This record gives sequence, structure tokens and C-alpha cells, in this order.
Amino acid sequence: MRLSTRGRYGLKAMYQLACYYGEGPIPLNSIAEEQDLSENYLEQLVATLRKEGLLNSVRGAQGGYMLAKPPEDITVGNILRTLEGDLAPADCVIDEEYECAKEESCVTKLVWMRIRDSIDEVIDSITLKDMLDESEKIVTNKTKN
Amino acid sequence: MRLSTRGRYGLKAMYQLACYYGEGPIPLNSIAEEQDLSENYLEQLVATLRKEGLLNSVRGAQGGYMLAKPPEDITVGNILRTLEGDLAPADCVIDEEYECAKEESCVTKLVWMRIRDSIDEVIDSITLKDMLDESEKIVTNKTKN
DNA sequence: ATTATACCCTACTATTTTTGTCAACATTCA
DNA sequence: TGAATGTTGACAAAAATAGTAGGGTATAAT
Repeated sequence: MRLSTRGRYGLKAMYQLACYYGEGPIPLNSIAEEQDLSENYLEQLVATLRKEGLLNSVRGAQGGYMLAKPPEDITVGNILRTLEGDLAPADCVIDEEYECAKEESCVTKLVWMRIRDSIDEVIDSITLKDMLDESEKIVTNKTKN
Repeated sequence: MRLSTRGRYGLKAMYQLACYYGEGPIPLNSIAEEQDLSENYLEQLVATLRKEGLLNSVRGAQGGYMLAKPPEDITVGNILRTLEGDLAPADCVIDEEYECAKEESCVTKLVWMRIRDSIDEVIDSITLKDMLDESEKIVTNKTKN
């Protein structure tokens, strides 16, 4: 039950952009290099995030990408759902129209619902700002030692 | 981020066996039929569950499979981890030896850890007995109406 | 205007994972 | 013995994943 690289790389890239929030457009190759990702592949992810309204882009020389909203207004859930679709262990708890063969007596569905809900709670409660703060904390602790 | 059929089918099969707990060995074809699964495929899953000590098997005619422990002593987590491995969104929060490229400053890892932990909490708290009780409730409610 | 830079878009492909199938063999019960 | 059932391992089609490749378009600096 892993996330695909879309979600994993995408979150890394968004975090990196959050680090530069307010500093104007950041070129993709710099993001790709800093997070060690393929630039061509990252283009695809970034295009999706842009269409979803999480990123703005500026074309041309000195152009690049930037968060469309402040880091505190973008959740991990926003990012992962854009790139991966809903995060749930089974299709029957996502699509309302999906019908199990034995709907009447499907007890496993209750289990999948509880897993889905607990994931949602986590990813909707973490913002990019929270991640920046965490990073700050790590750096601070390191300096103390 | 779906579970594979291994985990989904496996839980269904284990639930079905829990329904028959205490009634001796149940042949696989009956389980396969009741839950509408491929018998051949189910064989593989059941073999894994047996090796893990969650099932006992009885060979020969009138043989079959049965839970190795009472339903209240088998959790959804036991079953899913046996069939799927650890349920986590990324490899870096499973394998202790796994090393991210940028371990020192990997903030995304904290996110994956929180997702993993919340999933663990759910699946380790639900037993087969709980599922039987839920099913009972559903049936009772239906009868009332 | 030219050139360098960077985003946009589509199609393609190699690899891996999933989801099984199939066949041969072992064991037990009647 | 023979039929029912479990055990094992090899094989394979299909789908999803994880990129690659490359041309097109827009912008800014010179």
C-alpha cells in the first residue's frame, strides 16, 4: 500500500517551493536538482498541481513556479489527492456508485472506511507551513548539539 | 494507494472462516464460493496465512482450513501485514536500513510516519471478533425494519 | 530581432506489480 | 484403492508505474 512516486515526489517539490515562498518564481531545474528528481517527470506532476490551482507559473527567462497560496493554506491532503486521487485502501469506499458483489453483508467495507478516515484526518491536518516549522525545529536541535 | 487484492481477498476469507470458528475445518472451495473469489488464487493467500500461524490446515477428505486462534485474538493488522507487508505510504518509514538521499533534512518522512502510525492504530484495534459483532448488528437492524 | 531560458504537451516505452492460471504431487478418509 | 482435499512451484496475461523523448510555445534580457 505505497504511494506512487507521483505523490512522494510531488510533496517533496511542493515543500521545496514552500521554502522559497515569497521569493518569486523558482525554476523547475533547481527544484529537481535540490530534491534529486527527474526534471522531465517533475514537469508532469507540476502541470497537474498547476491545473488544480496549487501552483502559479511564470514563463520565460527568470521564470518558474511558485505556490499559489501561502504555505499555511495548502495541506498535504490537497497535494496528495491532486496527484494520486483519493487515498483509500479499496475502491468501494471512494466511488459512491461502486457496488460490491455482496453489498448487504460486506463487513470488510467498514474496515476500509475506518482506514480511509484515519488517513484523511492526518493528511488534511498537515499544511506546508507545518512542514516548514518541523524543518526549523530539526535544524534548531542540530545547532544546539 | 490501494491495498492489493491479496489483502482485500485475504481479509474476506479470514472473516468467513471466523464465521465458522469452532466448527472444524472448512474446505477452500466453500470459502471461495461464498466470498466470490478464485479458488486457485485464494490458495496462495491461505498458504501465506498458514505459514504465519494464523490458520491451521487439515489435509485429506473432509479437510480444510480453520483459524489457528479465536477471532478475538486475530487482528486486521495481523492479516493485512502477513499478506501485504507493512502498510505504509513510503519505503523509508518501513525499512530501518533504508536511506533517503537527503536524510538529514527529509521533512516528508515525518508525514509518512504519521500516516503509517494512524493506519497502524486502526488495523491493530480491530479484531475478527469485532467484525463478527458488526455483522450481527447489521443483521439485527435489518430484521427490525 | 535574436537568443537563451523555461513552461507545455503528447506520445511512447521499459519495468514492475498485480492477478491470477495450470499442473504435478502429497495426504487423508471412506 | 480412489476421491477429495491440501501443497508447491512455474508460468503468464494485463495493468499500472515510472519515467523518456522531443517538439512546440511563450517570455525576458540583450
